[in-house]
Amino acid sequence: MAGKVAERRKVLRENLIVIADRRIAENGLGALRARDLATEAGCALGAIYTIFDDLNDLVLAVNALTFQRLGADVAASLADAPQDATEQLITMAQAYHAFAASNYLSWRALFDLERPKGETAPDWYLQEMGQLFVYISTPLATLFPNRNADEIGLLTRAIFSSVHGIILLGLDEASAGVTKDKIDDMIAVILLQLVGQN
Amino acid sequence: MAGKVAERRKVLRENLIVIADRRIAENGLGALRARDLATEAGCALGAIYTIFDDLNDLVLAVNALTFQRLGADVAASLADAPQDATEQLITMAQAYHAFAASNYLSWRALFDLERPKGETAPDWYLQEMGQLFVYISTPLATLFPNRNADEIGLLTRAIFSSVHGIILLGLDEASAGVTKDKIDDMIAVILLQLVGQN
DNA sequence: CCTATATATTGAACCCCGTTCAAGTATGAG
DNA sequence: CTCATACTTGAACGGGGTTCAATATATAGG
Repeated sequence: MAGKVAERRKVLRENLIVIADRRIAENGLGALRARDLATEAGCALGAIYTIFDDLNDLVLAVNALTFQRLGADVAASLADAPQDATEQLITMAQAYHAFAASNYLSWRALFDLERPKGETAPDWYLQEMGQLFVYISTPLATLFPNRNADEIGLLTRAIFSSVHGIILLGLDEASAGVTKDKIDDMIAVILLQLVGQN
Repeated sequence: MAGKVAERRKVLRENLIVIADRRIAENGLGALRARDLATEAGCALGAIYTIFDDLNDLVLAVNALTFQRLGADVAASLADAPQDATEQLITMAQAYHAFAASNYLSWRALFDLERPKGETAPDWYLQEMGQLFVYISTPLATLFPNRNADEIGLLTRAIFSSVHGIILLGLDEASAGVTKDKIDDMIAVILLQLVGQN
């Protein structure tokens, strides 16, 4: 019966990720507590550290899940989007907005998790990011057939960052009177100006 | 001799703000420690709490300073900028970028400080923000004379958020190979597309 | 100037939290 | 079944924000 230990560890690992995921979604990254996790998972406090290096490492696993969901949502929005490249960009950006709004705390955790200084983002993060960039650069390439790959790359990053900024500040000061509709409006205005009259 | 106490408290208050400001600039918000502050200020640990509600409250005072400096830099950049409205927008955005880059940790503290949930941003924050918005909306109004105040307001916020997003993500993953020049390029590309061919 | 009362300051102690590691327990090969 | 190895446990450690009883200082009245 080889693997009794490995089996238990695998189950516990999944469990901890699911629990941390829910707790972050409900109360935010800042409210995540090792002791709460251990209690809810029915494991010892130290058990967490036999599976993850530290809480950051666990949050990283949760963030991977969140990022996958985000990517899936954006991809899904493309599925029933119009063929028009500009419309596709707007549809994706608003799908990004919708995801950020209804998974706000999980979405924040993607960016609020502080990396140990000097350490670069993990591989899967860059890959998921790259996938999002492909979704953006594809319609851009058809909109701007004369621009070379570098220019498209720069524009892709600039557009992603812009949409991200609009959503980040818009959702952050939700109190300050920026409604979801206004955020969608800003996204549309920016994208239309950027690529609409190509 | 009325005011001996008040005088001491005022001096200590200024002192603490200056010290916290420097420590944040050097090591970041996350490394700020009440005990370090007390030691460096030569005051008792508890003295901090006779002047500020908590460390957050002190950081808020530091952030007010940072925001003023930021506003001053942006205003100064306008002083020797060309008359052309589009150029003015680009100049200001790049001044914002320059400030964020050379005061990175202080600038991050402006946004990383978590507000007690449900609490809205303090007044001075909204006012400084409003001032930045005026700098942006003024050239926009000349560029788009046909748009009404609401539309200009939305565009102002959208543009600020976009530039903010480009700088935030650009500086965040400095490791991932986004140079300052590329950030300035993205800012210019976005702004030119947005308003350049008005 | 002196005393008494009110006010301000102090820093040891409290509580919370992430992480560790010595002691205890389970595993599986022989 | 036995034993060495590997795994698990949770009390304890260190560090950090905040509090508050004790102490010291300031002020008002005599």
